[in-house]
Amino acid sequence: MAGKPRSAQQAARRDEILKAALAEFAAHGFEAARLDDVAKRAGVAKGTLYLYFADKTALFEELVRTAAAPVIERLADLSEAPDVPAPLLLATFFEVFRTQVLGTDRKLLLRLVLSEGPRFPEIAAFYHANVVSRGMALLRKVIARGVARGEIKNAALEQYPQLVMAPALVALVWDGLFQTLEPIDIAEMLKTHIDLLTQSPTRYPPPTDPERSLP
Amino acid sequence: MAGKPRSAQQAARRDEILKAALAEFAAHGFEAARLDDVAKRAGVAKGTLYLYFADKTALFEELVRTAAAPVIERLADLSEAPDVPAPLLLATFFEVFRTQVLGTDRKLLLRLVLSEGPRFPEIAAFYHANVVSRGMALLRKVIARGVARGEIKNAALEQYPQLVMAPALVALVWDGLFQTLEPIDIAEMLKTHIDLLTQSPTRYPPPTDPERSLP
Amino acid sequence: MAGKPRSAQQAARRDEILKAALAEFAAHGFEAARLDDVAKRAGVAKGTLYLYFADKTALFEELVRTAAAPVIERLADLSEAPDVPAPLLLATFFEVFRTQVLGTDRKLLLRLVLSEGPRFPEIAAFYHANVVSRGMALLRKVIARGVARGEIKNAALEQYPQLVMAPALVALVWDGLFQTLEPIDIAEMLKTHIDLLTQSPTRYPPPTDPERSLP
Amino acid sequence: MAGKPRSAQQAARRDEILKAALAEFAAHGFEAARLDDVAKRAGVAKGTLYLYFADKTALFEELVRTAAAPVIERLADLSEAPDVPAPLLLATFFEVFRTQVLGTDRKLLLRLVLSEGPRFPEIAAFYHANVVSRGMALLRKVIARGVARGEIKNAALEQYPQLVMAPALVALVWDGLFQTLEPIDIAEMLKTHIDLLTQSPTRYPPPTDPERSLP
DNA sequence: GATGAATGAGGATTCATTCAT
DNA sequence: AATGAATGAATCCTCATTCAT
Repeated sequence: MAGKPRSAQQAARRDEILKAALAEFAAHGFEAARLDDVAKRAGVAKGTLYLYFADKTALFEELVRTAAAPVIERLADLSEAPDVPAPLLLATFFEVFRTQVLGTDRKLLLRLVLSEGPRFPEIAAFYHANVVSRGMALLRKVIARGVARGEIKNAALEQYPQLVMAPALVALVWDGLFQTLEPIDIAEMLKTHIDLLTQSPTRYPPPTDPERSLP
Repeated sequence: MAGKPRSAQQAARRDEILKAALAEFAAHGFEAARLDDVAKRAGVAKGTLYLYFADKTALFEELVRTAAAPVIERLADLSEAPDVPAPLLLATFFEVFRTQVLGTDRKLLLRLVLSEGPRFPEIAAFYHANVVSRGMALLRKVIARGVARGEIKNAALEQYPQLVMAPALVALVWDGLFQTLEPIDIAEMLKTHIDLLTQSPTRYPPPTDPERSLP
Repeated sequence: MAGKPRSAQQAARRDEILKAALAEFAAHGFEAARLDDVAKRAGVAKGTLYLYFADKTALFEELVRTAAAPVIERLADLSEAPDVPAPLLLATFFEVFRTQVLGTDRKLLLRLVLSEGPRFPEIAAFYHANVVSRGMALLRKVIARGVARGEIKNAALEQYPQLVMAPALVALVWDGLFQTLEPIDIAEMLKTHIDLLTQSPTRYPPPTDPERSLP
Repeated sequence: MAGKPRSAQQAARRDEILKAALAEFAAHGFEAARLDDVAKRAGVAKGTLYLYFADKTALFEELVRTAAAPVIERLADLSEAPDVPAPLLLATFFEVFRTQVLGTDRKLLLRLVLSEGPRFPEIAAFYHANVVSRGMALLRKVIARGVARGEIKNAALEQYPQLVMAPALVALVWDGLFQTLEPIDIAEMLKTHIDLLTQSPTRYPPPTDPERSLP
């Protein structure tokens, strides 16, 4: 069961199922999601799911495994560019996060990891190994370079790259829980965060900022 | 059903049930948690649950409502002290968070809100109104005071108090997902964050810190 | 348990419970009726029911036993009057049935016997012995007298007094099932029935009845 | 759910379930009947019931709806024959009732309608519209014809066709409640009833019937 | 491979009955 | 005697999984 797809058609069907599963798992959580609905959404029969995935858990774990890598790859590529100033690099990072994660179904995936991770140690481990670890390593390099160039003042950040990513997590969570109750401008928040990291003069509110008027 | 407890014994039993429910809901999530287990853990019969709570959902919502306020109250009290420097106040805030939330079952509650909130709009709304809103307002005051005193350089933080709390969220999530895979020193991370907020000279790593070796 | 009432107060309470039980059993049937509701309606605690009746079944059987006798007694008394013509006696019977049964809660009791009797052989037997048997015997006497006097032509009726009571059963059932959908004038129907039994000239429709206009 | 059966096998299974449901509902009433027993009796798994019927109530209502029409159709057909004398037609009606209802499971169905009807207004309405209304209309026609031909003397019967059917109801009820305690000859009772309706000379008891010995 | 009908274990909820107060 | 909180067996219904077609 769940062997490698033999044909393009099968691969497409597999993707269709994974897409449907993401939607259902995201909407209801692992337990409450019904395979019946996944099948319906994917346009296949219930039994067909079991031709592609061993069981509900396998489908879920597969799902989480699937969509993880691409973004990290992209960030890794970005950080390869040697001469980009750290603030710009970080801004690019967050922009990728905003558009490629928050702006897509990938945010659902991340939330699933947050919600169900504690009950799926394998998933947490997989995410740590493939996403978090690599992401943190990447950030460490960027921070180190920024510190070396004086773009980032606080060298301790290298020990806690989590502090760099923290507002992204806030954005993810806020968007899911409170965005309808109290919308926040996530792009602006992330910009402010970069200013903080780089100790740039406060950009906001621009007109009345006394430090900015200094020579 | 679920009327106010008439006697001390009933109040105690109600608490026992809520405690058991927190444990089970936290361990398995709302859907997967079985009321049978809640009853067993609380040391009551299954039917007894229904004397105190209308149904599983009511139990869950009650649970979440219950333990929210105290911490915020405490933080509010703390922030009343007028002459405390912002960095110290923030340090105290985080310390309270570390010991009163991360160090207790309250962290389970917070994680439940994160996980199940999207499926329980009432809970998200309740948390926003009673915890998040008030917490953010509190932080705004602290930040404003810090900015006024020059303790906090970036005035834009007042717009995004979420940036102040972000590492606490990271701590909560990391603790639940990755702490066994890659432990981090949360206290130290939060200190670094305060340094960042206050743009204090980097304190870490102490031995090799060049700024610190200055006379 | 369920001993004879010791005091007037207890007897009153017992009656209160029986009255409440009748209402609930009639409204929901034996199985679906909840003792909780019976207790509430009777204004006593749930446990109190068990001081007066052994269990739900005993309460039900007691209930049915209770209110049976009086009406039959009354009919028996009526039929004692020696010189009343059969048609008049029957009319009186049906009138008693209409006012003392259909017009009171006793109709609920009868319907309960109809509905639940098949599941409660004791009740069916009790009703047969105490109500039906006696009622049929009574009717036989009335019919016999009517036949002897020429008031009733069909002597075979004596074999089937059920035929005399049949429209009363129809009235009971119709009233419960279809009265709101298609009301019928039960008094008039019963009058027509007596005409039939006594082969009286058709009384309806009165104005156009040729036999009636005869001198 | 509960869509039309796609195959003969499904239709058979559906019928099997309905048959089992009738037996269980008749034996215990709607509330007390257990779907577990229905499934066992039908030889299917509990879950299978829900593939054919939405829930217990739907199963019950479907059941009642199912077996209603055929008998009425038959009676309607019978009454089409134009030259049959009313007494014979009525005799045929009752014979159909005796053999097709009292002699089959349909009597269980009718008793269910009597017992549960008050709690299922839809069912009462359905029965009124599809069985009772049509049956009464049919009878009215038969009575009218009989009156026109002088076979039935009492024209008022046309107003109360219920009086014609009343003994059938008695038969149904007596059979369920008292037949073991005091058996009655239902066929004979119904014959006597027809005599009454048609005011035929009393046929019973034959030897001593004075009217019969007239030349 | 694909289907979807069938299965039956599992879980939320109800309610007759008990019993400590 | 009276109470009503507590109990837990009983029952409806769901849904992951299987398997005959």
